[in-house]
Amino acid sequence: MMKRTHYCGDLRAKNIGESVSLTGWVWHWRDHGGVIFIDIRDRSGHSQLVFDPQENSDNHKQANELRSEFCIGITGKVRRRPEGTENPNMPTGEVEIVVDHLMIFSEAETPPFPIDEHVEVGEDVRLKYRYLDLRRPGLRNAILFRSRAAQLVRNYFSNHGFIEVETPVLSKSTPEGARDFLVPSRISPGDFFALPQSPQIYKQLCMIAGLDRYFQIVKCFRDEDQRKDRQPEFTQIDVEMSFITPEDIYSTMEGLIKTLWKELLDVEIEIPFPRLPYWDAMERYGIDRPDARFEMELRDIGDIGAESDFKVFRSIVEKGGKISGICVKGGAAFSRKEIDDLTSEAAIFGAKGLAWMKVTDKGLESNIVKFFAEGLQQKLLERFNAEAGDLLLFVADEKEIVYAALAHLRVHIAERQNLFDPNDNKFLWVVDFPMFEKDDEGNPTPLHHPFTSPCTEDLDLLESDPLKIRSLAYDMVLNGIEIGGGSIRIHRRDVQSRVFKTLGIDEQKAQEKFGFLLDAFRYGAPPHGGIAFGFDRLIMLMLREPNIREVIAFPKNQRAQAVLESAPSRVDEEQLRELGLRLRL
RNA sequence: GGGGCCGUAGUUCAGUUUGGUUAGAAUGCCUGACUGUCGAUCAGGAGGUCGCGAGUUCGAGUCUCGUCGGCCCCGCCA
Repeated sequence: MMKRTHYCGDLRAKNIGESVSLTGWVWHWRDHGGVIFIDIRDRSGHSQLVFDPQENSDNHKQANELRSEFCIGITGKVRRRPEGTENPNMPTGEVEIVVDHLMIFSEAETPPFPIDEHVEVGEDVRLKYRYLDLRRPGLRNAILFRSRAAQLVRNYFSNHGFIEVETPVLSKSTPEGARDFLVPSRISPGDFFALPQSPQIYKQLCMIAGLDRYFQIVKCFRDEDQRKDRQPEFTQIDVEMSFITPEDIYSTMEGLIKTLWKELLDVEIEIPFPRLPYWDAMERYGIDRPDARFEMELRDIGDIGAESDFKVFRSIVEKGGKISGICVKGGAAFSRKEIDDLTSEAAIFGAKGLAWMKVTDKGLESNIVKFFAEGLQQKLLERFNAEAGDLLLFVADEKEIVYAALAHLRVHIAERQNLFDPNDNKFLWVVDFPMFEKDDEGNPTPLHHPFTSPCTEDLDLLESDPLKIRSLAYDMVLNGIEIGGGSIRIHRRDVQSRVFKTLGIDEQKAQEKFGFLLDAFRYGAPPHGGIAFGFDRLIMLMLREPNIREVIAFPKNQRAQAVLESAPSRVDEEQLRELGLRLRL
């Protein structure tokens, strides 16, 4: 076996005169009839090989046979490139290797797409030939970056007294939350493991076990539909600590973020991050993960709408709905079609209409202005600090629709108007989440998860008015994307039982599903809490990649399929029989 | 479950609005030339089930319906 002495991207002027061996793949080759140049590439980069017929005609002949992506090894001498032929665009551009021995490990068929940056290739093809896509510098660098990030995470937590614990992948299906991936048991026919949606209960058990500080970089599984930042299996940085308050979580995780950005991107992140109560976030941004890189905040105008003669607004207010709006600076220049497009955007989130008023030198103008008395018009202008040239946009509907539609419009318009620097990093914590929200039947369902601790002072509302309770939950948000979330957990059996009861999980079901956790609470559970970060998402944001698949070596496609190996797939009848399963399709 | 955009050479795309001769370009691939290139250059060549199926028509890449596939979004994702 020919062993390398250097990686292809590592040779520099200081290596001149050395005899070296390189292994890698044929990248570009340039045949000048006489001299042949070949770029040899590995994961570190590439170097230029020179085959000169006058120096070694056998080699030169052999080099003629080389084609794209042949896997080769060479030995040769590093020399300085002739004056004027240096390539300042590549790190190894000062030197070249005069080859005196060439070995072809494997020939290669012409790849289905060029192993090059400047060619956009359809993602289905890239996924099918992922091993070739990983040879391309873009994806390769993302994977190397991800590896360095994981290393930094491990170092950071190890240095802060955390221990890494591996938790089971074959686990128990639990109600609530996302759909589980199920794994049938051969030894217990008819029974199923579930793959963990997160190691939530295990890490709490680690705290009860007295491990005090736990972390893990761990795969989690959720059988839900895909998005550009969602995969059926994804990686979390999972953290749990005992005897702490939320402040300990905030400072620990801010420290991690600061370290990652500094070490990997050489960017200084200001800490601590601002904190934003949940209802402030909803009122000002319409969403619990605001993009704070720009203003254009929402303003409630329910009071003004109620006083107006605009029937739509009045009836919404009477029905207990909400009216809010945003002020688009310079938006008065929007054409009728542009406003129609915005209406369509709002409709995606259920808004049945989009009311608008243009602000001109002469005051407000639109087909609905006439329904607003002079005084009300003045109030509107003041509420939005509007000035001539602006555009006011209003949505009146159920609260959830108003928030969702305006939150979307706000970001949509800001992107169109280039209102923010895409390279900006606006971190913040969203805090004071409600403990519960209403589900479709109007029953309380956890906003976070059922182990989240209520605010101590709200505890008495658990039975009387659960929807009013705030929880000790927190999310970290970057540029409008949630990158992590967690909470202080319930550590008392009686409180946990009361929460289950509020959720409509009776004693028997609670015992069946979470009995092992409730039992553990009997034996001296420490106060504890934690957080989990989406690792893939974090890397995606750090690298400014447009989707999560660009930072995962072997991702699933939009339909949650592994294109490369064609999974999921049918299995043998024999395998099913052994598991006591029969297909019913 | 629903909505949007897309599907043409190995790859990336044009052509579809307004149906009309043999479906083009770039790049890659093959052959040849070339001793300093680095996304080499020059000359020549091969390469197509216009996703698939049905329909309208004298005639369909282009129009209609269906279907399959890709991405994005809503729902969903404690």
